[in-house]
Amino acid sequence: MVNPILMVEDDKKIARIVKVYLEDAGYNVLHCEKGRDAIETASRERPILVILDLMLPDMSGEEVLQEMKDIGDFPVILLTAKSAPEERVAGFALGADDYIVKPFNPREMVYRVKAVLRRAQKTEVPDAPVISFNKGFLIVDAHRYEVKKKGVSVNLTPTEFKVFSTLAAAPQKVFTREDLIEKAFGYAFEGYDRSIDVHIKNIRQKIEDDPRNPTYILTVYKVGYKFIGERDA
Amino acid sequence: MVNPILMVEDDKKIARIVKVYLEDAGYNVLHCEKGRDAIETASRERPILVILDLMLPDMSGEEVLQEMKDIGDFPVILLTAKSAPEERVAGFALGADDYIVKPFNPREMVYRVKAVLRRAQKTEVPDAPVISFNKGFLIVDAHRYEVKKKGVSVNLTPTEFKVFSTLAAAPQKVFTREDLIEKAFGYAFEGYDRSIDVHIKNIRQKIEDDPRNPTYILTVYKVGYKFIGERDA
DNA sequence: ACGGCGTCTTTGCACTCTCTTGACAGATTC
DNA sequence: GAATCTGTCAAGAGAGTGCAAAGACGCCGT
Repeated sequence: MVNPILMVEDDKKIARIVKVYLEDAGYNVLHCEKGRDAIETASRERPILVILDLMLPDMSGEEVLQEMKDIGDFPVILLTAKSAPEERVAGFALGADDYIVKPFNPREMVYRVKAVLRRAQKTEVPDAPVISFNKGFLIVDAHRYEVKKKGVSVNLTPTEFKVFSTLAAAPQKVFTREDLIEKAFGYAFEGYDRSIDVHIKNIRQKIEDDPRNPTYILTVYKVGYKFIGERDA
Repeated sequence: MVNPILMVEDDKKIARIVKVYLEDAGYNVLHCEKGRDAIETASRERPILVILDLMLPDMSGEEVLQEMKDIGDFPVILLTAKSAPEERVAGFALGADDYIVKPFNPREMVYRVKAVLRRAQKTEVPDAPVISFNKGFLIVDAHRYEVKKKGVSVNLTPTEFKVFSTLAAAPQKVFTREDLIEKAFGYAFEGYDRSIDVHIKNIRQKIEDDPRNPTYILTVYKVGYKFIGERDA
């Protein structure tokens, strides 16, 4: 089961609407009406995202936001009736990821939720955006989202690219399937680790000279996979 | 010593406040009250950013903005009492990077200054105003706002040109839709990223030989777009 | 002020690409 | 040789993109 979205909102009407739309979009939604509640729930349920009303009965939204960031650094979308610019800036300064002013369009809200999640999940460009192996025989270029073999560009899918670049970032090191899932998909993945096998197979078919006898990506029986290559200076 | 921020503002009271806050934030601030002054100062001091009041005694803010862009393409934040949306759009169209309406919160201003500087730093700057690809087959001319294909001028709209020149400034590099929005419109854009798709489609129809099978602007699934081209010496 | 014009954004549908899954074959270990 | 693990394949569901048309908006000139 995917981790939920936590919505903190004391206005029941708004809460209901938000819930319906988010669930329609396939999310699991938890609802708290008070700040104290919300913080407890967040630390227990580890939501993938928090939607936070700034006007709560028991404590200020700013406080709640601060604590949220402390306990888990969840992505947070603020929800508020105030549209004053100082509010807006204060929210961003505290670390909010987005800001929605009431009244809002529910579909826009869903869109923003998706945008924030996409951003949060997006893997950072590694320190070395270009890694070269075996005297330029194989090149991994994060900026171009591209792998080149003997100078020829190999077309990897996003997931394949993430898996492969994870392996390549630490040659010889063995990664378990879980390691790879974590790095390539983030924590919220709910599938079987067998799908990693399939990705490995597909990568091999695109990169290995003889996919049945791989030389770049080796299987470590009962553990995982590792990438073999000598990194160029 | 870091280059200064140039503030162009005839209202002494506002100027003082802005100055105090920016210096508090660690910036070095120059102040001009007149447009003519400002242009001279800018060309001499090479500021890292210009804060420009649109209502000046000697010349229109639009003129000043235009000249600023000509002499150095400094990042510009407009400052104005007019809040009419058309003003806003006009300002952006002229190349402003952000827009603050008076009266404003000084802290918000500092926040925006930082944001614009952050963005300006990582912007791809085409080192040459004219970039030529594939042995002159395709030419991007930033000064004339013009693209030529096989010697024939292609009529791109302003937005299309910005999107395309952003892509062309870094061939092979993949830009997300958000990257493109940020670079082409500034972060104050509040639309959906799908409109980028439409611009890409329109650009392709004007530039590609076969828009259905693009060779210049390629889609990178789940990531964004990239421009393919070999830059001429 | 009015209305046509060009541009930009939105929207919905069709289409494409990707990921997952389950089944089975092959490989590896003990 | 049995049990477990891995490789492979193909199909279905889901998500992302291409596209066209309509709406929104400001920009003129009248």
